[in-house]
Amino acid sequence: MWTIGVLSKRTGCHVETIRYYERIGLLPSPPRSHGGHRLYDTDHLRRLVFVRRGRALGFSLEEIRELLNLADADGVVCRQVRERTLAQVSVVRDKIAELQRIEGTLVEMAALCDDDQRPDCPIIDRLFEAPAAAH
Amino acid sequence: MWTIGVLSKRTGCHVETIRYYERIGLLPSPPRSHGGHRLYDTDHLRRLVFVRRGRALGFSLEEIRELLNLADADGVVCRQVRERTLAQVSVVRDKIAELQRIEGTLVEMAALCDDDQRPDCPIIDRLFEAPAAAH
DNA sequence: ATGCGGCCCGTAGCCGCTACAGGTTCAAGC
DNA sequence: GCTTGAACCTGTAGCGGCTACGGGCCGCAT
Repeated sequence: MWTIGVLSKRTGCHVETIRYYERIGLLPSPPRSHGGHRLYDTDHLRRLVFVRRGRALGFSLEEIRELLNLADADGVVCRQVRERTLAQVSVVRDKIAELQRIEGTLVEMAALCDDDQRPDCPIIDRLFEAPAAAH
Repeated sequence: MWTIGVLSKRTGCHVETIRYYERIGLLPSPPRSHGGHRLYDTDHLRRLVFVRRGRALGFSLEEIRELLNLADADGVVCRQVRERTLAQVSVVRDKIAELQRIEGTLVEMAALCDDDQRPDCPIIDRLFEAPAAAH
Protein backbone atom coordinates (compact mmCIF):
# COMPACT_ATOMS: atom_id res chain seq x y z
CA MET A 1 0.00 0.00 0.00
CA TRP A 2 1.28 3.42 -0.97
CA THR A 3 0.55 6.97 0.05
CA ILE A 4 -0.75 9.46 -2.48
CA GLY A 5 2.73 10.91 -2.92
CA VAL A 6 4.13 7.54 -3.96
CA LEU A 7 1.24 6.97 -6.38
CA SER A 8 1.88 10.45 -7.76
CA LYS A 9 5.52 9.64 -8.47
CA ARG A 10 4.71 6.27 -10.00
CA THR A 11 2.18 7.75 -12.42
CA GLY A 12 3.57 11.22 -13.00
CA CYS A 13 0.19 12.56 -11.94
CA HIS A 14 0.11 15.43 -9.46
CA VAL A 15 -1.21 14.71 -5.98
CA GLU A 16 -3.89 17.38 -6.36
CA THR A 17 -5.01 15.84 -9.61
CA ILE A 18 -5.39 12.41 -8.04
CA ARG A 19 -7.55 13.92 -5.30
CA TYR A 20 -9.49 15.79 -7.98
CA TYR A 21 -10.18 12.55 -9.85
CA GLU A 22 -11.42 10.99 -6.67
CA ARG A 23 -13.62 13.99 -5.92
CA ILE A 24 -15.34 13.78 -9.29
CA GLY A 25 -15.83 10.05 -8.91
CA LEU A 26 -13.37 8.94 -11.57
CA LEU A 27 -11.24 7.05 -9.09
CA PRO A 28 -12.64 5.10 -6.15
CA SER A 29 -12.03 6.40 -2.65
CA PRO A 30 -9.17 4.36 -1.25
CA PRO A 31 -9.01 3.13 2.33
CA ARG A 32 -7.35 5.41 4.84
CA SER A 33 -4.63 5.02 7.41
CA HIS A 34 -5.38 5.42 11.10
CA GLY A 35 -4.72 9.13 10.76
CA GLY A 36 -6.72 9.63 7.59
CA HIS A 37 -4.06 9.34 4.90
CA ARG A 38 -5.11 7.66 1.64
CA LEU A 39 -3.62 4.24 0.99
CA TYR A 40 -3.50 2.84 -2.52
CA ASP A 41 -2.90 -0.61 -3.97
CA THR A 42 -2.14 -1.96 -7.45
CA ASP A 43 -5.77 -1.75 -8.55
CA HIS A 44 -5.82 1.96 -7.87
CA LEU A 45 -2.54 2.32 -9.71
CA ARG A 46 -3.91 0.48 -12.75
CA ARG A 47 -7.00 2.62 -12.82
CA LEU A 48 -5.06 5.84 -12.55
CA VAL A 49 -2.72 4.71 -15.31
CA PHE A 50 -5.81 4.08 -17.43
CA VAL A 51 -7.07 7.58 -16.81
CA ARG A 52 -3.73 9.22 -17.56
CA ARG A 53 -3.26 7.17 -20.68
CA GLY A 54 -6.74 8.10 -21.85
CA ARG A 55 -6.01 11.78 -21.21
CA ALA A 56 -2.72 11.51 -23.09
CA LEU A 57 -4.70 10.15 -26.03
CA GLY A 58 -7.04 13.12 -25.99
CA PHE A 59 -10.10 11.57 -24.37
CA SER A 60 -12.12 13.79 -22.05
CA LEU A 61 -12.64 12.76 -18.45
CA GLU A 62 -16.26 11.93 -19.28
CA GLU A 63 -15.18 9.70 -22.12
CA ILE A 64 -12.69 8.02 -19.85
CA ARG A 65 -15.43 7.49 -17.30
CA GLU A 66 -17.47 5.72 -19.98
CA LEU A 67 -14.51 3.66 -21.09
CA LEU A 68 -13.97 2.60 -17.49
CA ASN A 69 -17.62 1.63 -17.28
CA LEU A 70 -17.19 -0.45 -20.40
CA ALA A 71 -14.06 -1.98 -18.94
CA ASP A 72 -15.89 -2.82 -15.73
CA ALA A 73 -18.96 -4.19 -17.46
CA ASP A 74 -19.38 -7.87 -18.03
CA GLY A 75 -20.00 -9.13 -21.52
CA VAL A 76 -19.02 -8.05 -24.92
CA VAL A 77 -17.98 -4.45 -25.26
CA CYS A 78 -14.96 -4.73 -27.50
CA ARG A 79 -16.84 -3.43 -30.50
CA GLN A 80 -17.98 -0.35 -28.60
CA VAL A 81 -14.48 0.38 -27.39
CA ARG A 82 -13.17 0.06 -30.92
CA GLU A 83 -15.84 2.45 -32.20
CA ARG A 84 -14.90 5.02 -29.60
CA THR A 85 -11.26 4.64 -30.42
CA LEU A 86 -11.92 5.17 -34.12
CA ALA A 87 -14.15 8.15 -33.33
CA GLN A 88 -11.25 9.60 -31.37
CA VAL A 89 -8.96 9.01 -34.35
CA SER A 90 -11.20 11.16 -36.47
CA VAL A 91 -11.36 13.88 -33.82
CA VAL A 92 -7.58 13.91 -33.70
CA ARG A 93 -7.32 13.97 -37.49
CA ASP A 94 -9.67 16.92 -37.67
CA LYS A 95 -7.55 18.78 -35.16
CA ILE A 96 -4.42 18.02 -37.15
CA ALA A 97 -6.01 19.26 -40.36
CA GLU A 98 -7.11 22.47 -38.65
CA LEU A 99 -3.65 23.05 -37.22
CA GLN A 100 -2.05 22.44 -40.60
CA ARG A 101 -4.33 25.05 -42.09
CA ILE A 102 -3.29 27.45 -39.35
CA GLU A 103 0.37 26.63 -39.88
CA GLY A 104 0.05 27.35 -43.59
CA THR A 105 -1.56 30.71 -42.96
CA LEU A 106 1.08 31.69 -40.41
CA VAL A 107 3.96 30.70 -42.68
CA GLU A 108 2.39 32.59 -45.53
CA MET A 109 1.99 35.65 -43.35
CA ALA A 110 5.56 35.47 -42.10
CA ALA A 111 6.75 35.32 -45.70
CA LEU A 112 5.04 38.64 -46.39
CA CYS A 113 7.46 40.27 -44.05
CA ASP A 114 10.87 40.79 -45.59
CA ASP A 115 12.46 41.50 -42.23
CA ASP A 116 13.31 45.02 -43.25
CA GLN A 117 12.78 47.80 -40.82
CA ARG A 118 9.72 49.03 -42.57
CA PRO A 119 7.16 51.15 -40.77
CA ASP A 120 4.06 49.30 -41.98
CA CYS A 121 3.99 45.66 -41.02
CA PRO A 122 2.27 43.46 -43.60
CA ILE A 123 1.49 40.81 -40.99
CA ILE A 124 -0.36 43.30 -38.83
CA ASP A 125 -2.16 44.62 -41.87
CA ARG A 126 -3.17 41.14 -42.77
CA LEU A 127 -4.54 40.46 -39.32
CA PHE A 128 -6.63 43.60 -39.49
CA GLU A 129 -7.88 43.18 -42.98
CA ALA A 130 -8.43 39.52 -43.54
CA PRO A 131 -11.92 38.29 -42.87
CA ALA A 132 -12.39 36.63 -39.51
CA ALA A 133 -11.66 32.98 -40.16
CA ALA A 134 -14.56 30.61 -39.91
CA HIS A 135 -14.92 28.89 -36.61
CA MET B 1 -22.72 53.06 -36.23
CA TRP B 2 -23.90 49.58 -35.40
CA THR B 3 -25.29 47.89 -32.33
CA ILE B 4 -23.49 44.97 -30.76
CA GLY B 5 -25.82 42.52 -32.50
CA VAL B 6 -24.87 43.85 -35.91
CA LEU B 7 -21.17 43.71 -35.04
CA SER B 8 -21.71 40.17 -33.84
CA LYS B 9 -23.22 39.13 -37.16
CA ARG B 10 -20.53 40.89 -39.17
CA THR B 11 -17.71 39.14 -37.30
CA GLY B 12 -19.28 35.84 -36.35
CA CYS B 13 -18.35 36.63 -32.77
CA HIS B 14 -20.99 36.11 -30.08
CA VAL B 15 -22.41 39.18 -28.40
CA GLU B 16 -21.34 37.90 -24.98
CA THR B 17 -17.82 37.37 -26.26
CA ILE B 18 -17.60 40.94 -27.56
CA ARG B 19 -18.69 42.23 -24.16
CA TYR B 20 -16.18 39.90 -22.54
CA TYR B 21 -13.36 41.29 -24.71
CA GLU B 22 -14.36 44.78 -23.69
CA ARG B 23 -14.48 43.80 -20.02
CA ILE B 24 -10.94 42.44 -20.08
CA GLY B 25 -9.72 45.51 -21.92
CA LEU B 26 -8.99 43.87 -25.25
CA LEU B 27 -11.48 46.07 -27.07
CA PRO B 28 -12.06 49.73 -26.25
CA SER B 29 -15.36 50.74 -24.67
CA PRO B 30 -17.47 52.13 -27.48
CA PRO B 31 -19.71 55.17 -27.12
CA ARG B 32 -23.28 54.52 -26.00
CA SER B 33 -26.67 55.50 -27.28
CA HIS B 34 -28.95 57.71 -25.22
CA GLY B 35 -30.32 54.60 -23.54
CA GLY B 36 -26.98 52.92 -22.90
CA HIS B 37 -26.63 50.63 -25.91
CA ARG B 38 -23.12 50.20 -27.33
CA LEU B 39 -22.50 51.81 -30.71
CA TYR B 40 -19.62 50.62 -32.88
CA ASP B 41 -17.86 52.01 -35.93
CA THR B 42 -15.43 50.60 -38.49
CA ASP B 43 -12.44 50.95 -36.17
CA HIS B 44 -14.10 48.72 -33.61
CA LEU B 45 -14.94 46.27 -36.35
CA ARG B 46 -11.34 46.19 -37.56
CA ARG B 47 -10.06 45.60 -34.07
CA LEU B 48 -12.50 42.81 -33.38
CA VAL B 49 -11.63 41.18 -36.69
CA PHE B 50 -8.00 41.33 -35.62
CA VAL B 51 -8.77 39.59 -32.34
CA ARG B 52 -10.85 36.87 -33.98
CA ARG B 53 -8.28 36.29 -36.64
CA GLY B 54 -5.56 36.01 -34.02
CA ARG B 55 -7.65 33.52 -32.06
CA ALA B 56 -8.28 31.51 -35.21
CA LEU B 57 -4.51 31.33 -35.65
CA GLY B 58 -4.05 29.98 -32.14
CA PHE B 59 -2.80 33.08 -30.36
CA SER B 60 -3.90 33.55 -26.76
CA LEU B 61 -5.79 36.67 -25.78
CA GLU B 62 -2.68 37.92 -24.00
CA GLU B 63 -0.61 37.44 -27.13
CA ILE B 64 -3.24 39.24 -29.14
CA ARG B 65 -3.17 42.06 -26.64
CA GLU B 66 0.57 42.36 -27.20
CA LEU B 67 0.18 42.22 -30.96
CA LEU B 68 -2.38 45.00 -30.74
CA ASN B 69 0.07 47.03 -28.68
CA LEU B 70 2.68 46.47 -31.36
CA ALA B 71 0.19 47.45 -34.00
CA ASP B 72 -0.70 50.61 -32.12
CA ALA B 73 2.88 51.55 -31.39
CA ASP B 74 4.72 53.98 -33.54
CA GLY B 75 7.96 52.99 -35.13
CA VAL B 76 9.41 49.81 -36.40
CA VAL B 77 7.94 46.66 -34.97
CA CYS B 78 7.73 44.49 -38.04
CA ARG B 79 10.61 42.33 -36.93
CA GLN B 80 8.98 41.65 -33.56
CA VAL B 81 5.71 40.72 -35.19
CA ARG B 82 7.50 38.38 -37.52
CA GLU B 83 9.31 36.74 -34.61
CA ARG B 84 6.05 36.17 -32.78
CA THR B 85 4.48 34.75 -35.89
CA LEU B 86 7.33 32.32 -36.37
CA ALA B 87 7.22 31.38 -32.69
CA GLN B 88 3.54 30.59 -33.16
CA VAL B 89 4.41 28.45 -36.19
CA SER B 90 6.63 26.32 -34.01
CA VAL B 91 3.98 26.03 -31.31
CA VAL B 92 1.51 24.86 -33.93
CA ARG B 93 4.02 22.42 -35.39
CA ASP B 94 4.65 20.93 -31.97
CA LYS B 95 0.94 20.45 -31.45
CA ILE B 96 0.64 18.77 -34.83
CA ALA B 97 3.51 16.42 -34.04
CA GLU B 98 1.95 15.52 -30.70
CA LEU B 99 -1.44 14.86 -32.30
CA GLN B 100 0.16 12.71 -34.97
CA ARG B 101 1.81 10.65 -32.25
CA ILE B 102 -1.57 10.26 -30.57
CA GLU B 103 -3.22 9.35 -33.86
CA GLY B 104 -0.63 6.65 -34.47
CA THR B 105 -1.16 5.14 -31.04
CA LEU B 106 -4.93 5.16 -31.45
CA VAL B 107 -4.81 3.54 -34.88
CA GLU B 108 -2.41 0.94 -33.59
CA MET B 109 -4.72 0.20 -30.69
CA ALA B 110 -7.77 -0.05 -32.90
CA ALA B 111 -5.91 -2.53 -35.08
CA LEU B 112 -5.44 -4.80 -32.09
CA CYS B 113 -9.13 -5.31 -32.01
CA ASP B 114 -10.34 -7.69 -34.68
CA ASP B 115 -13.96 -6.61 -34.22
CA ASP B 116 -14.90 -10.07 -33.00
CA GLN B 117 -17.21 -10.40 -30.08
CA ARG B 118 -14.47 -11.36 -27.76
CA PRO B 119 -14.85 -10.98 -24.02
CA ASP B 120 -11.46 -9.42 -23.35
CA CYS B 121 -10.89 -6.18 -25.17
CA PRO B 122 -7.27 -5.66 -26.19
CA ILE B 123 -7.77 -1.89 -26.36
CA ILE B 124 -8.95 -1.75 -22.77
CA ASP B 125 -6.10 -3.99 -21.73
CA ARG B 126 -3.69 -1.71 -23.46
CA LEU B 127 -5.07 1.34 -21.70
CA PHE B 128 -4.66 -0.36 -18.35
CA GLU B 129 -1.27 -1.81 -18.93
CA ALA B 130 0.68 0.67 -20.96
CA PRO B 131 2.77 3.09 -18.99
CA ALA B 132 1.24 6.50 -18.54
CA ALA B 133 2.46 8.49 -21.50
CA ALA B 134 4.81 11.30 -20.77
CA HIS B 135 3.20 14.67 -20.49
C1' DA C 1 9.68 15.72 22.32
C1' DT C 2 10.54 18.15 18.42
C1' DG C 3 11.10 19.08 13.97
C1' DC C 4 9.68 18.87 9.33
C1' DG C 5 7.98 16.90 5.22
C1' DG C 6 4.04 14.91 3.66
C1' DC C 7 -0.71 14.68 4.02
C1' DC C 8 -5.56 16.54 5.02
C1' DC C 9 -9.67 19.65 3.52
C1' DG C 10 -11.79 23.54 1.41
C1' DT C 11 -11.82 27.20 -1.55
C1' DA C 12 -10.43 30.17 -5.24
C1' DG C 13 -8.05 30.90 -9.47
C1' DC C 14 -6.62 29.93 -14.42
C1' DC C 15 -8.42 30.48 -19.79
C1' DG C 16 -11.89 31.68 -23.00
C1' DC C 17 -15.79 31.79 -23.20
C1' DT C 18 -21.16 30.60 -22.33
C1' DA C 19 -25.42 30.88 -19.92
C1' DC C 20 -28.30 32.39 -17.08
C1' DA C 21 -31.60 36.04 -14.35
C1' DG C 22 -33.92 40.03 -14.12
C1' DG C 23 -34.28 44.35 -15.86
C1' DT C 24 -34.26 48.41 -19.69
C1' DT C 25 -34.39 50.27 -24.46
C1' DC C 26 -35.65 50.67 -29.12
C1' DA C 27 -37.99 50.29 -33.42
C1' DA C 28 -41.81 48.62 -35.98
C1' DG C 29 -46.70 48.08 -36.48
C1' DC C 30 -51.30 49.58 -35.38
C1' DG D 1 -49.34 57.70 -29.23
C1' DC D 2 -49.24 53.07 -27.57
C1' DT D 3 -48.06 48.36 -27.47
C1' DT D 4 -45.47 44.70 -28.44
C1' DG D 5 -41.35 41.91 -28.43
C1' DA D 6 -36.73 41.56 -29.88
C1' DA D 7 -32.56 43.25 -28.72
C1' DC D 8 -29.92 45.22 -25.39
C1' DC D 9 -28.11 46.05 -20.40
C1' DT D 10 -25.48 44.39 -15.87
C1' DG D 11 -23.87 40.99 -12.87
C1' DT D 12 -22.88 36.53 -11.58
C1' DA D 13 -22.05 31.62 -12.01
C1' DG D 14 -20.71 27.71 -14.66
C1' DC D 15 -17.87 24.75 -18.00
C1' DG D 16 -13.33 21.43 -18.28
C1' DG D 17 -9.26 20.05 -16.22
C1' DC D 18 -6.65 21.08 -13.45
C1' DT D 19 -3.42 24.20 -10.10
C1' DA D 20 -2.48 26.83 -6.11
C1' DC D 21 -3.21 28.48 -2.15
C1' DG D 22 -4.10 28.65 3.37
C1' DG D 23 -4.23 26.67 7.68
C1' DG D 24 -3.94 22.65 10.10
C1' DC D 25 -2.92 17.41 11.19
C1' DC D 26 0.13 12.95 10.75
C1' DG D 27 4.02 10.21 11.01
C1' DC D 28 8.67 9.11 11.14
C1' DA D 29 13.55 10.23 12.31
C1' DT D 30 16.39 12.20 15.62
